[in-house]
Amino acid sequence: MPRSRLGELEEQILLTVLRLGGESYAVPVARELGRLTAREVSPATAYMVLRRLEGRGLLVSSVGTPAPERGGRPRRFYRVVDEQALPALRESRNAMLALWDGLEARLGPS
Amino acid sequence: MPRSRLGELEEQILLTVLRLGGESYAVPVARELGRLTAREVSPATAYMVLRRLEGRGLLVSSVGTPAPERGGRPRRFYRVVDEQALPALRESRNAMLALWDGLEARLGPS
DNA sequence: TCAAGTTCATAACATTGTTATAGACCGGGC
DNA sequence: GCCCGGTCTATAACAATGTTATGAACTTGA
Repeated sequence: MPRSRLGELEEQILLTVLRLGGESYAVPVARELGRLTAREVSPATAYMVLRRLEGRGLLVSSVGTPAPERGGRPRRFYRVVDEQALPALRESRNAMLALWDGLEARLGPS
Repeated sequence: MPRSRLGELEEQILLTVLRLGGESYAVPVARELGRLTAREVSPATAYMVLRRLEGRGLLVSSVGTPAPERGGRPRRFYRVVDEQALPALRESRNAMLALWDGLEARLGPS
């Protein structure tokens, strides 16, 4: 049984889907996450997490147009379910802000 | 072999140790983390994470005074190793800020 | 219809997070 | 001294999350 809270990567991927909007499928999600965080994420990893988030109702997916202009297997697009995902994100963010509050200065520059 | 990055709870516990300073052992770390985040964390959980972080060199520990004024087994106190822990925290924080940047408004109030 | 490129999909595995349980240690009454 | 209850450490088993390896589905274009 999954937790109710979000894992670290789950949160990051959820935020990336929010950011990418209509272009959210495994490949660009992995790329954008890597770009923003300097963390290497393979498309397979992104795919797995997207799937699990959908299983919990935080995302829904739909397959792309059946006859796209390019080669390759049809894409599976994801979008966030606001009612489920936003409260979870809010909670993560609040916890984070509370934990960091007053400690930023101890990190030194950058 | 552990990852180089921090897990979610590892980051949170590291921040809590920073916050508590000299009074950081399993019991108050769990309590303070629970207080700040509304997340229930048992002393056993905090203890495990503290231990793993020490194993990676992000924390060091020492046992309390052998004859304290109170009952109970001697406490094991932890403190952060700046050279190891601060860069990891900085990286986590930067990733987080980058991922959230521009998205705060979409969460709605609170 | 075949080769090549793109993406999904599954399954096995590694790491992290959590709980259950027990035992070490200490002070205080008696 | 010896039990009692409380505090905290410690271990080990387990559950959830994160990651990689591998392969096959699907499409285009020659």
